[in-house]
Amino acid sequence: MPAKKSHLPRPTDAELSILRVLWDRGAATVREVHDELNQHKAQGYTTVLKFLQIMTEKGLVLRDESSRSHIYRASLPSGSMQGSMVTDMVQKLFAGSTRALVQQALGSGKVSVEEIAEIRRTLDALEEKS
Amino acid sequence: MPAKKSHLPRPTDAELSILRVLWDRGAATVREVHDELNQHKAQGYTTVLKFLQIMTEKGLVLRDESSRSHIYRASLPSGSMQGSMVTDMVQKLFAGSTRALVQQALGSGKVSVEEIAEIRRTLDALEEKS
DNA sequence: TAAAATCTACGAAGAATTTCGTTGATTAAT
DNA sequence: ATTAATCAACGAAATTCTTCGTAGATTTTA
Repeated sequence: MPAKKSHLPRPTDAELSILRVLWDRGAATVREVHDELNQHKAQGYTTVLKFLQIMTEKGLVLRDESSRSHIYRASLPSGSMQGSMVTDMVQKLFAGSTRALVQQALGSGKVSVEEIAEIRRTLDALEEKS
Repeated sequence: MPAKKSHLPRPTDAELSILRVLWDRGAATVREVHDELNQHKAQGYTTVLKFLQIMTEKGLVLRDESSRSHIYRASLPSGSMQGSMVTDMVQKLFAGSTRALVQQALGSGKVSVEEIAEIRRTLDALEEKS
């Protein structure tokens, strides 16, 4: 049965670690994802396989079954997923205020002087569109 | 047994909706939290009670049992929780780049001109400290 | 070609999440 | 002083998350 496309669920942490590999490589087999993940954390091959199968059902990844080793890729580009997860957090934790999240982030994370300049340019561009 | 204080777990969405009420009111009984939540979503009284009990075990809330109706309050101020959850998201979804999260947020949420000005002042202050 | 390796599918176990009913105690209302 | 309302505790069911073992098919190696 084809996965429902209407609304992708928010990925769990474990699913996110798999998506990161797929976003990084564009596409990968279970073996490749497994090997990559195991550089940081021991995880069984079939565990990763099972996750990819579940994520296929959820619509989080797409599977190419044309070769024996199925090839997976994220169904959304990383930017789209980041956007929807950030929006979700803004709603649930910052009462809808993007500004509040941005200021919290700036206050709790490290940002270099160069990065501050980049953010300023983003603000400039935003203001332009008004 | 007293809750472990070393490391609070990330609250689930359901737990977060309860924490929002507690942050808003400072402290509240189960009844008060329940009534507040039910303005938006039907939820049984004992469901809310159970959550508060579980959250007490996890250390997410503190319970004052001196009166018959126990009084709960969040164990962390909202800002601290926002900070740790934002940091967590930066790590897991933005490869550690606070700048990337900030720019994603600015791009996907609505920010008024006044808010842009506020963010600029925050950037000014950040730069000051360098 | 026989044995070893690799792959997907399936099932299942254990933990965590979410929800609520029941019970027994305490307090308020009649 | 009964009766009704309220409260915390407990248990448990339904769902989801996380992990892996086994089975059966296919491919590679010896």
